[in-house]
Amino acid sequence: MYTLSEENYLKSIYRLSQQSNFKITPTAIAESLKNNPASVVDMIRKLTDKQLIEYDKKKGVKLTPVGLKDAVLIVRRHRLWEVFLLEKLGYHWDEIHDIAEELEHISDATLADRLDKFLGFPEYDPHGDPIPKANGKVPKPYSVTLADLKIGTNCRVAAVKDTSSSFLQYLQKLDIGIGTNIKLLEKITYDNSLVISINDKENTTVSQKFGENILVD
Amino acid sequence: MYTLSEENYLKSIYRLSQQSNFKITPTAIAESLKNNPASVVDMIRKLTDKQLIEYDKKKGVKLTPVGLKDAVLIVRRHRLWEVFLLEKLGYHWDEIHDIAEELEHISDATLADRLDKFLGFPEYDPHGDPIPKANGKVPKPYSVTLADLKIGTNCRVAAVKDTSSSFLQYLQKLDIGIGTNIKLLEKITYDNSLVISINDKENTTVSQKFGENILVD
DNA sequence: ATATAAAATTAGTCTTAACTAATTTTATAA
DNA sequence: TTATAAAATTAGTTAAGACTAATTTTATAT
Repeated sequence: MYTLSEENYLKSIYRLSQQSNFKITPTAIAESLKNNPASVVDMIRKLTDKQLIEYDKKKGVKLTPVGLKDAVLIVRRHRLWEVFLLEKLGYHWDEIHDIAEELEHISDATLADRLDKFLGFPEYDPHGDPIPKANGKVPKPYSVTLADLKIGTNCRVAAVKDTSSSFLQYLQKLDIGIGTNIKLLEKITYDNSLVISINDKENTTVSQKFGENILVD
Repeated sequence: MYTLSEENYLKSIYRLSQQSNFKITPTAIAESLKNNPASVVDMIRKLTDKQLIEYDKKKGVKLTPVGLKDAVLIVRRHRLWEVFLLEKLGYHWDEIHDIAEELEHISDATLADRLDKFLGFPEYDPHGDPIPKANGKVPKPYSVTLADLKIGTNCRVAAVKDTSSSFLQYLQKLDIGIGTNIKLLEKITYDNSLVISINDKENTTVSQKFGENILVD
């Protein structure tokens, strides 16, 4: 149906549209795919011809209903495979993204739905991101970060915003994963550092940036 | 490591070398990949440069030790994914080949071994073909066909030689799968047709060609 | 042994999706 | 408002891997 490149562009445009309300420019897409902007301009033309996106210099790139539907299905496949890799094959949090990046392009019509069933219809992937349903509906993403909480609040780690391996490895070191219990004990006024207690253990201090990348429940 | 095309050529050459002792010619490879012989000549040059194969006009194409090792690993991945698709996702016999054809190219270093473990280290795939071990050793393939048996012999279906979907669908219709019990009752002298009893049920007559494509245990 | 058919090879083309370099358009700041 | 910087675009190139058409080599049959 789609080439590998086309799918990667659709997914990238979808992700950019979810991440913020900024207009989606060729440069932004180029950065997210680590491509040259000139290449992006070519692909914008191709995807526009195929009626998967619309491009207006003023408004930037937008997915059409068809493009959106298919982008969502690619993301669905990606996130389902992440669950599989972690839960069934025993990979760690920071290893699964790149493999899912390949698996998401397997094109069989019923594969995603069968995998979904096999995994027990999970709602969120191991990074806490919502897994779109077969009908295209997307469960509500988490939005409150650790840094948003009031002093003294207890919470459960639900997701992470940053999925870089340096961040994920840091989390591993701190023994923080999805479901970990965290209590916010103090905010340092000077630089907004956060003093937290992880699973009721000894106190740890983390940066504001860190706190803003942890989504909680 | 390898491109998709390179992997497909390696696998195709390996399969041809297993299927018979005929010399492996550009034309044979072209047929097996449904490619043009001219394209095959190009790729033979490329794989020769990379020291994955050797090509001698007299002797045909041969895998080098390195080429063989990697071809076997690709086949290993293919067959493991076939087991997964059938056993875990509930696909039918005739649906899994094409999907495994895509999955086999996923390149993570530990994926095959983890999948192998997850599946319980199966020795044969759903078509009865041996699944190469992580060290490259290949379990002994089945070699006796239904047509080789003496009248009155009981056997168990272990594998199929023909994996075309028309054959697999015919098997499905006859209710024959891996493990099915078959008793050879009679050989029709006229055209070598075989009269068999499937799982001790009513008698069925099948062609010689059919019998030669069923491997038994 | 030689004509003919089949197989292998070469030469050149095409498509996809990247790239660089040059140019044009748009945005920003003095 | 105009100079400058940034972004977008165009034009042309490249690499992989397929193709066709033409040619050469090898095999087969009379």
